[in-house]
Amino acid sequence: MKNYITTPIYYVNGEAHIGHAYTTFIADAVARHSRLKGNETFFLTGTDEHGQKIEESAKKFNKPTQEFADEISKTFKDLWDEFGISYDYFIRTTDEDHKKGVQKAFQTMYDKSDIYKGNYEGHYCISCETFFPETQLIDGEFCPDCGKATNVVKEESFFFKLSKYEDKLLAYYEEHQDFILPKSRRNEVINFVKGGLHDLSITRTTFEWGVKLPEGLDDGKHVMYVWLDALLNYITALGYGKDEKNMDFWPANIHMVGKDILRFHAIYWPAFLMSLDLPLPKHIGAHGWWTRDGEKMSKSKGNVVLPKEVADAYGLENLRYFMLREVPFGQDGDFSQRAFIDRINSDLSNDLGNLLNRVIGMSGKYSNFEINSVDVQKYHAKELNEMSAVIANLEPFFDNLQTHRYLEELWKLFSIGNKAIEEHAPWVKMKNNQEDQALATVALIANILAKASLMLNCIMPTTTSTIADALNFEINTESYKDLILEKNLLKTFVIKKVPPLFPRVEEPLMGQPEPKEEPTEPEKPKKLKGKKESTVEEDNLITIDQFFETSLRIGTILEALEVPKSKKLLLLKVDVGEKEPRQIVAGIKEYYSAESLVDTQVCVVNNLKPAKLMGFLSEGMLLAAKDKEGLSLMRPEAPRKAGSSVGLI
RNA sequence: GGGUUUGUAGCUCAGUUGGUUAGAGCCCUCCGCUCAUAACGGAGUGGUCCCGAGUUCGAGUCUCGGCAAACCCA
Repeated sequence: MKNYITTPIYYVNGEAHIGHAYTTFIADAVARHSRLKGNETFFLTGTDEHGQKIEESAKKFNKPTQEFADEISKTFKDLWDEFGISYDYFIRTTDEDHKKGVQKAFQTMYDKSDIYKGNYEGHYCISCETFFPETQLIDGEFCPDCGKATNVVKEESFFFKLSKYEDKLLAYYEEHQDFILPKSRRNEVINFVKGGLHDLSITRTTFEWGVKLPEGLDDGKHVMYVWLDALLNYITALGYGKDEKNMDFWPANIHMVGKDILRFHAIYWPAFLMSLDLPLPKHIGAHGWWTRDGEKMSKSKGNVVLPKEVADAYGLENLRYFMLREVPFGQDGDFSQRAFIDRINSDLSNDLGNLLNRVIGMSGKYSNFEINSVDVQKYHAKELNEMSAVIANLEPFFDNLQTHRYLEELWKLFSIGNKAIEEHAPWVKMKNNQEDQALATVALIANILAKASLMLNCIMPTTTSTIADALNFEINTESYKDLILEKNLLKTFVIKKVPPLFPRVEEPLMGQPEPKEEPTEPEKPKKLKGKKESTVEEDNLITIDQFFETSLRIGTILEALEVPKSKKLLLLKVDVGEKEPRQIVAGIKEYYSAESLVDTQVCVVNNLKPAKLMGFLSEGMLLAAKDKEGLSLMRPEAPRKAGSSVGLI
C-alpha cells in the first residue's frame, strides 16, 4: 500500500514557530507510523514562496526576492533537518519543475473551460493576500483580519469556475464522512459551500512574484494567485507536469493543515482536482492552534514560542510527546512549562523511564543482565492478554489522528508493567527460591517495553530506538510484525545498561536568568549545587544605590523606521510616560523588522546622556540580551503602563 | 445578524446506539513496597455532568430555550 502524507508548504515570511512544528510533528508521526507498518510512504513538506507579500518583504530587506526566499526557506529546511523530520522531499514553489507543473494544470483547466478571463474589482489586503467585500471592511477601508488599509483594485483577472463544482463537492463530503478530520470541522466547510460558491479569481496583474501563465494565454501580465500555485505543490512534488514518476502515490492519504487554511484544502483544492480529473485526497486533517499560558501568541506580545528554543531546553522528543499527548486533535492547545514539566515527570520519567530502569536493575541483580522470555507465558498470561487488548485498541485512535488518546491508551502498558512488578515482587521470589518466576516477571517487563517502543516509535523515534537497542532488537517493519502482529516475545538476550532516559525536570528551564542545564546530563546540576561557589565575582559587586543610579522604564514603541543606509539601526519613537515620546536609535535592525516593533513594549534606559548616531539624536537605549544565536529585547511579561519603572523585587 | 464547535472532579481530558452507585491521569491525604529516576502499588478526598424547560420508565447522552468561550460566514 502506498501512503502519501503532506504538511502545508510554509510561507517564507518569518521564522518557524511552534504551530509549524506541531503540524510537522503530527505529519512526521503519521509518516513514520505508515512506514513502520510496511507501507510505501512519501512524506512531503516544503515552502510557499510566491506572492506580493514576499515581494514586498524582500524589498524591505533590500534583497532580490529569490535570495530572500532562499534564505527563509533554508531556515525551515534546516530546522526540520535538525529535528530529524523524515520528509522524503522538500518542495519549493520557486522550483522550476513546480512552476511547469502549475502551468500545465492551468492549461488543462483552461482547455476544459473551467478558467475564463474577466475583470475583478474589490478591496484587496496585501498583507492577507485576500479580497474583501466592502461590507466586511472596518470603517469601509481596513482589513477585517489584520486591520491594515486595503486598496481598491480593479484588474483583469482569470477566474476559476468554482461555482460549477458546488454540488459535486457537497456530494463528495456526503459520501466521505471522514474526508475532513476532525469531524467537528466538517459542518463548517459544508455550510460554507451551501452558502454558495463564487468563481475564484486566480491571477493578478499588480505584482510579478508568481508563476506566469502558460504561453499564449495572455501577454505576460498575469501571475497566478498564490493559493492556486501553492495547492498544486501536492502533485507537482510527485512529478505532475514533468515525469509523473511518483504520481502513483496520488491521491494523498492525508493533508495535514492548520484550521486556518482548512477552507482552501477542503473546498478549492478538491475543486481544482476535479477539474484536472484527478482523485481527491482521502483526508484533510485540520488541527488547532497553540496558546501560551492561556494567551494567544503574537509577535507584539512577545510570547511566541520558538520550537528550537523549547527543544534545546527540554529535548526534542519530549516536545513531540508533549504536543501530541496534550491536545485532542483539532482543538486548540496550550503551551505552558508547568504542563510540559508535569508530562515529562509523570509520564516519561516515572512511568516509562523508571520502568526501564527497574528492569535493568533487577536483571542485573538476579541474572547478570540476561533476560529470557521462556516462562513469561506460564506466569504472566494475564498480563500478556491485557497487553494484547490494549495494543489491539490503539490503531483506530491513530487513524483518527487522536494522538492524545492513542498515547493515553498506550501508557496503560506501562501501568500493567508497574503493577506486575508490585504484585509478583521478584525480590521476594528470589528469596524464596522461585527464581523462574522472578525472571519471568523481569522478562515480562522487557517485553512490555519492547512492544510499547514499537508503538511509540513514530512519536519518539530516537528514544524508542535507544530502548530497543538496550533490549537487543531493532525497530523496523520486521520487528513490528514479529512482536506486535504475531505477538511473539523477545528472544534471550543480555540487556544493555542505559542511563535514565528522562531525567526529572525540577524547575522551568526557559525564561530563567540561570543558564539552562542539559536535560540529558543529570549529573551536572548536582555538581553545580555541590560546589556552592558564588557565581558573582567579588570585585564586580555594586551597592543597591549604584544600581538605582540607572533609571529603567517600560516604554511603548509608537513608531519604528529604518535609518537610511544603516545596516543595524532603527529609529524609534517610544512612549516612556512623558509628555513627548522619546526618540531612540537602536541597533536591532538585523533582528527585528520595524513593523513588528510597533505597539510592543521594551525596557528603556532612561537617563543616558543623549547621543547622535548616523545623524539622529538618541535619547536612551534599550535593554536586550544577545548570544551567538541572536538577540532578544527585554520586555515585560505582561503589558505595563508606559513609563512604569523597572526595579528590584 | 446567521452558523459550527466546545462547556463533565482543583487541573487536563474519556464517556460508544439514552440504561444500574459518572470514569482516567495529574494534584492532595493516608497506607504498603524497596527492583527503580523520593520513582512504583493500593485506598481515599473531590462532580447541581454550564443553566432552565421538555421527551422518556429512565437523560452527561435526545429536543427546545438561555449563558459563556473559540472559530467560520455575511
